[in-house]
Amino acid sequence: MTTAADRILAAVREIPHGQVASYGEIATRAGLPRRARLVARVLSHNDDAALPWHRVVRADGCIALERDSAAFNEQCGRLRAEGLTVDNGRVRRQRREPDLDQQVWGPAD
DNA sequence: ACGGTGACAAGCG
DNA sequence: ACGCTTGCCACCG
Repeated sequence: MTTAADRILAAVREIPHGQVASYGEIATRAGLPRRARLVARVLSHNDDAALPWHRVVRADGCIALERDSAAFNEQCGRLRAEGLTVDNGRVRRQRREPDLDQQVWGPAD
């Protein structure tokens, strides 16, 4: 039988290299909306070394682990190794184009 | 059963 | 962008 934990782990494994997902997103993708805290719990108990747990961050981009803890540093390192920018414990979000208006509305002639 | 806790999230000032 | 508050839900003593 597939347990909730199984589906959560599967969802985590589907996060592409070089990308991150929030606990809430993973919960939803696992068919468990509003179970972000369950995702956190599952990860904290996970033993699978192959699981890309480092790609899971909080909705605001912050790393959820305690600052300067071994796990925290491990996560930072792995994310940077995948090409992401981690600044002050937070993964930089995709910066929106400053001229987004132009892209959407066309040049302001 | 009940209250505290936690690798969370969204709304509001 | 930050800090607070509230909602959330599984676990544990």
